[in-house]
Amino acid sequence: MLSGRDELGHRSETVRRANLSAIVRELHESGPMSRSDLVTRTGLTRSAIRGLIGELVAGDLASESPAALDGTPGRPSPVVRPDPNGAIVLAFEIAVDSLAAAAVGLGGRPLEHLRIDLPRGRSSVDDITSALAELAATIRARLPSTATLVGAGTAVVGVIRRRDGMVSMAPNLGWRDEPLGDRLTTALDLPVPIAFANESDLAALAEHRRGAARGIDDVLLVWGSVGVGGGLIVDGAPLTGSAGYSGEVGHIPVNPDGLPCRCGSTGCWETEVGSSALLRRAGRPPEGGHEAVDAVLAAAGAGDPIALAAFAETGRWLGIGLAGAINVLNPDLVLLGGRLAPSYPFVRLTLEAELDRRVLRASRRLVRVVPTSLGEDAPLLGAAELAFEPLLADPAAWLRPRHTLAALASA
Amino acid sequence: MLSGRDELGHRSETVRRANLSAIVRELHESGPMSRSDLVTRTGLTRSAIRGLIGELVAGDLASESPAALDGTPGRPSPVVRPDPNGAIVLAFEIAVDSLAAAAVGLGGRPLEHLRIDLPRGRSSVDDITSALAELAATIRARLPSTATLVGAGTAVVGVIRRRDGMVSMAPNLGWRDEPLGDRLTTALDLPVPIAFANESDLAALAEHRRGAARGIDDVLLVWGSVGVGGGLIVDGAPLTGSAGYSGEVGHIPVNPDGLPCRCGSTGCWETEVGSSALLRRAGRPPEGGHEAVDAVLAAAGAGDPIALAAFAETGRWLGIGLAGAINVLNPDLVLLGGRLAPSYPFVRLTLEAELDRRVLRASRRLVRVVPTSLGEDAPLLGAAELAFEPLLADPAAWLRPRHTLAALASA
DNA sequence: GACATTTGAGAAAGAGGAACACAAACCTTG
DNA sequence: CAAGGTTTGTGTTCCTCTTTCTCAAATGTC
Repeated sequence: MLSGRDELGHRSETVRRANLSAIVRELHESGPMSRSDLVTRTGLTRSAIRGLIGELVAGDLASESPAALDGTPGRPSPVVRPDPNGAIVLAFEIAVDSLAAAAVGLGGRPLEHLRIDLPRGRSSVDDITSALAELAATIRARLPSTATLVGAGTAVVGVIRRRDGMVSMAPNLGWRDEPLGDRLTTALDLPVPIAFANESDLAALAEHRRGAARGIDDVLLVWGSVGVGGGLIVDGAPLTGSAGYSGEVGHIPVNPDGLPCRCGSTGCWETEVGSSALLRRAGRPPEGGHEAVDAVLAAAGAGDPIALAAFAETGRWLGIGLAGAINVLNPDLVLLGGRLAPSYPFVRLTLEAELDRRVLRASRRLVRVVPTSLGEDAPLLGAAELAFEPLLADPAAWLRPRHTLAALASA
Repeated sequence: MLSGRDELGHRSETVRRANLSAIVRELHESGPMSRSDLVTRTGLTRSAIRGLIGELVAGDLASESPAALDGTPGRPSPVVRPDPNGAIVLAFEIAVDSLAAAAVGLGGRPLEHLRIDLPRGRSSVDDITSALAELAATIRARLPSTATLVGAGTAVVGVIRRRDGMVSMAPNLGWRDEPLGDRLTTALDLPVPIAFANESDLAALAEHRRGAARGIDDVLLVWGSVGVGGGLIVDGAPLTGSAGYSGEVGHIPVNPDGLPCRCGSTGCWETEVGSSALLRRAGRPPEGGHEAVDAVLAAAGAGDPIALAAFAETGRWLGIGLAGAINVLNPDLVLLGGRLAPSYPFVRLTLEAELDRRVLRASRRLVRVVPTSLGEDAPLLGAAELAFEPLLADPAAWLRPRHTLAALASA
């Protein structure tokens, strides 16, 4: 903020920054590849690639190994691989009924991974930050001493301001206007900044980078846990909105005369497609938690007509809400994640039928609806991807001594 | 497409392109300014600015004039102004009951402007393209011979594919799967490509560049004519979705027990906030057209309780639908345009009340709802802005002889 | 084993902005 | 009205970074 740089004017240095960024991104997202692959993918010349790779290798962000011979003529090109120890991030997740932490190396490989149960209901911010601090300490102790920490990211089941991790609302945790960001930053005391975002947003990011939405640039992910959240990828980048509160699809009004919602409104989508609605329709206590949902899933799998009908009705409402979002966003792909992923086979028919009725033909022809592919860890992996973002955007800043003029000026 | 350039690798040429683009954009969007203003806004050095401006002046995209003395010490800096004749676009609009065409110069000033009435109801694509061709011919004849045409854009009241102007659905015109793009390109026979987009999307673009949303990077515009359309600005850029079908807020399902919609679904937002709904609630024939809406507006202005109640109910439904969109998008600003702009004072209270109930507190605190400021011509002006986009993105391509290798290769 | 093919290596060239020194044009001050 | 301070245009040199070009190395094919 104090730098005052307008970012409008470009110079030679900008070029180098952009090219290094392109290479590191390519390696991080697509994995090891030969130098000549990088030449074709970036459009740069062999000489330019050589210089840039040399810099990355010297800075421990990449390493080169002899080519794997593939039987084609010509001199073999050495394989460049992202160095998982050269740049590591810590990822955290505050979910409905668990906490998780992981260390992820450049290239996206999880190096360490821990998850602990969280008692359902209200937990104080201090309880959670100290539990996360313990997880972080355990994980850091297991990392090799050569590992270089370059960032940290946190996924939170709630409405959170990305800038500073202020939680506006997290009904599952009983939070309202809690300064999670400040507290966690203090409790973890890391040498790098911590980034924050909503769990659904980060699940979308992870699925876009490494899951079912890979290579697809316009994606809507719907994440069902107790409530229903959403994450958006638009033109290949996460849509955050003005402050990071975007994607709250759970609170689209779909039934103005519907049931009261935890947010204070009535007839939110969440009240029709959340787990309570499913349990209610299946004739079970709506507060059953995810074990109860699993039971309904099992019953549906066994052909139980009441369970199947409950899913069918949920699918109908899923379709109604999705139709609105699809008409507004025109995505290529809709992903159903969290508790909705295993429900997919049972909601599919009624969901698609509502889309056929309610989505404009032009958009309907383009959009597919499928379950996610990364499972329950998607938000955690997304938090890691979020944490990598500054490095990917400007690797040059990590290749120079950390005490640059810019660093001193901003301190 | 055929160029095969990855756009990933940067080079010195990229820097120049980006810097020229920054300058031309700044001039186009903010109007004439001194060279030293450009220095501070772009962060480039005086030397660099001088060279770039020189190139723009030589290419007739800008001109320099003596400084306006403002009483401050120091050598006065010459004023650089975009040259309205150096780069002109043609803009077209196919609206509900009129056709319009305009010529707009770099800097955004309309040089010529024509609008003709269109008989309500079905019109063939050929009727409309030939009418537009006549308008275009008239306007081109009035332009100075030095004017250089650099693009053309068309706003259409319907669901249209941006890539090629294929109209999927335009109920107001009675169109379905009509190849407007091909026909108009043939009929106009312009030396530049024609861009296409939905009228609401372009109204949003225009309001963002030159209207009430200037400088605000996350905007949702709702445009009411017969139906209801929407346009989105996200992170300062138009959100188009995968094919350009985004922003169809009129077809968000809001009322499960609602009326049938022209799109084939039921309970779409449009059925509750479109002009038919207003007229119905005001006890008038729903097919009255915009004269009838104006009559209700006048009645409300005079204090007629039935008209006021009709607007209040419309406002309530406006709030319900907007709440969903705001929760999903987290915009800073919502603009009400088209027929909704004059309704604003009469819908405001009930609309805001629904937002208070239904929008998550975090987003609610950030968002404001106001009417548009450019009036009925917003889509037309947006079409001009759309047409300018290629020039603004890469002015260098217009400064060199048109028959570059790239142009030959793509031909 | 000769030859085509692909790629790495290294030096020279080219493009473009930054840095610096200086001159020009304005203001203020006595 | 002249001197001095301030801001900005001008022109030259320098620096950064990529491309271009040439040659050598490593592989497959005949």
